[in-house]
Parts: sequence; C-alpha cells; structure tokens
Amino acid sequence: MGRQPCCDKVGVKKGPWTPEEDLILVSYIQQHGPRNWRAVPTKTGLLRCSKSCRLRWANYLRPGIRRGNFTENEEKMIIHLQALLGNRWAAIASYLPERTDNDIKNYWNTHLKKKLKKLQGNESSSRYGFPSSSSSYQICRGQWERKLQTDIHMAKKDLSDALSPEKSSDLVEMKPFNDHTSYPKPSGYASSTENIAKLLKGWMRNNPWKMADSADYSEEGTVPMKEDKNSKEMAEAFQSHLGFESLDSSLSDISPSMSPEASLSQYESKPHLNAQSQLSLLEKWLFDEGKDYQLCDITLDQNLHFF
DNA sequence: AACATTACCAACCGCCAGTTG
DNA sequence: CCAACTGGCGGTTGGTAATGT
Repeated sequence: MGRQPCCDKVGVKKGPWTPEEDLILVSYIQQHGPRNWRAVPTKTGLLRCSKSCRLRWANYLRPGIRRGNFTENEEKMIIHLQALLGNRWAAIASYLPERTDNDIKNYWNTHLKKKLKKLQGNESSSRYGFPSSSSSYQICRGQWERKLQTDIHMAKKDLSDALSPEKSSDLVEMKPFNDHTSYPKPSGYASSTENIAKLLKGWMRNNPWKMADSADYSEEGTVPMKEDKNSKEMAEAFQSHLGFESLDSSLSDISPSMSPEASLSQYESKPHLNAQSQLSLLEKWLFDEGKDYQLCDITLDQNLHFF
C-alpha cells in the first residue's frame, strides 16, 4: 500500500504564488497560526497543496525574513557552518535567523560553491582542507578520524581520573551520540547546534568583524570561563594527552576545516563505532565547560584565512 | 535586434522521522 | 505494534532575468 500524496494532484495550482494567494495565506496564519497545514488549503480555499502553503510561509511570508544581498559576515558564517555541518541547511539557517534554509542553500549552490572552487583552484587544498570529493580529502578525513578516536580514548581515561566520583558516574551514563532520545531537546542535532553556537561565539569574539545584523549575535559579550578545580584538572588532563598543539597540528596538516565538531558529527552516521560515547564525552567537555574557545579559535581562524 | 547561454531563485519532489489512532 | 498521516528536510527543476555573441 503506497503512501498517499499530501494532496490531490488534480486541481492543485502550481508555480509562482500571486499576491492575492499570499494575502489569503498570511491572513489565515495570522488568525490560526502556522500549524495544521493539511487544513490550510480547504480552510482558505487556496488551490495549493498543504506542503506548498507551508513552504511559501516558511520561505517567503514568515515575518523576520531578510532577502537578497548576503553580507560578507553571513557568507563567512555559511561557509564555516557548511564545513562544520555539511549540507544541513536547516541547521545552518538556525544560526542565521533572518535567512531561510532555502535561501542559504540557493546562495551556497549559486555563489559560494563557485567561490570556494575558485579559491581551491588558486590555493592548494591541503593548506585549507576544504571538504571536497577528492580522494586526498577522503584519506585526510580517515586519518583525522583515526587520530581522533585514539586521542579521545586516551583523553577519556585521563578525564575519568581527573573527575570526581559523582561526575565520573554521570559521564559513564552518557548515552551514545546517535541516541537522539537521550539528548535534552529535541534531537541529537539540537545538542550539537548548541555547542556549535558556543563555538561560533568564541570564534566571532576573536574576529575583527561584528555580527551587526543579528541581535542574536550582537548580544555577544564576554563569556565567563569556569575556573573550578575540576575543569582545570580536566583541561590539564586533556591537554596532556590530546594536546592543543597536537590537535592543532593535525588539523593544519591534515584537514583544518575538519573541526572536532565536524568530526564528531560524522559519527552520527556511523552507529557501529564504539567511540560514540567517547565522542559525546569529549564534546561535552569541549563545549560545555567553556574552555573550548582557544581551541576553537585556532581551527576556526585557520578556516578563514582564505578570505 | 535576435538569439544563445548563464545565473539566479522560487517552488516542487521525494524521502524520512516523529506522531497518532 | 503497526500503518497511516504529517511536517520537515535536502536535492533538484523550471521559469525568468541578465549577460554575451
């Protein structure tokens, strides 16, 4: 039994929306809110399928959307987030509240992809390590993953030693990275994005340009660093094995754009890897303790050299 | 001016995951 | 537990504007 289409194909209007249709849709949503899209076509009399209505709202009519003319800062954000998250446009869009995922996707496909290709042609890819389909990149990625796994395993051991017993038990109970149900809200991704948000904040803090266009980013101020004993011990323990220097060199030699977050995210699609809990442990430590800025700034700054 | 090519972007399509009955 | 439904996502397409010949 095949799945029913979201709407009858017969009698459904397609193609560009008219201002009248927009008006009908907006006024309906103003009254009822952007939900129950299934009911929208019938309630409004629009000859559009529910999906089309939702998309029109999300990509065009929704308040707070800015269109056209991506700023240089937005470009940088997109490029960097794409390196971190891949083609997860909705995730990327969550960091650019005024832009839709569709807009970002289009901009990437039409502008940024070419731009990067051009830059990659001029500069050696090994220096910048942009994700690409090249075999060299695949090799670098493999090397980076293996190194990360080893380093994480060692870091975990030291972290366990450094942690207090109760904290230690908390960490043991942490669920695998791909266990979405174990993360607070609403999925595994959410946890990642929160962390990337911190990561980006740290990155932006040390960059000369400002996120003037977005209140979310302009609120950026000083980020308090926890200096409690445990975190200090953890930092030392972590540094002694993983070591920023070692990590830094691996990043620059192998693949600078493969930040820890990016590498971690790769494991989401590899449930067979036993390193998942280790990764989540590492991630938690890296991003939750507010000690990541130094590390992140290094890798992120490297990524921006090409500009 | 006419045609061809390229660039852009709004919208569509199909798949997937979460929800519901 | 399971099938159907729904909303969300990313890839792709098609129409139009801009540019080149």
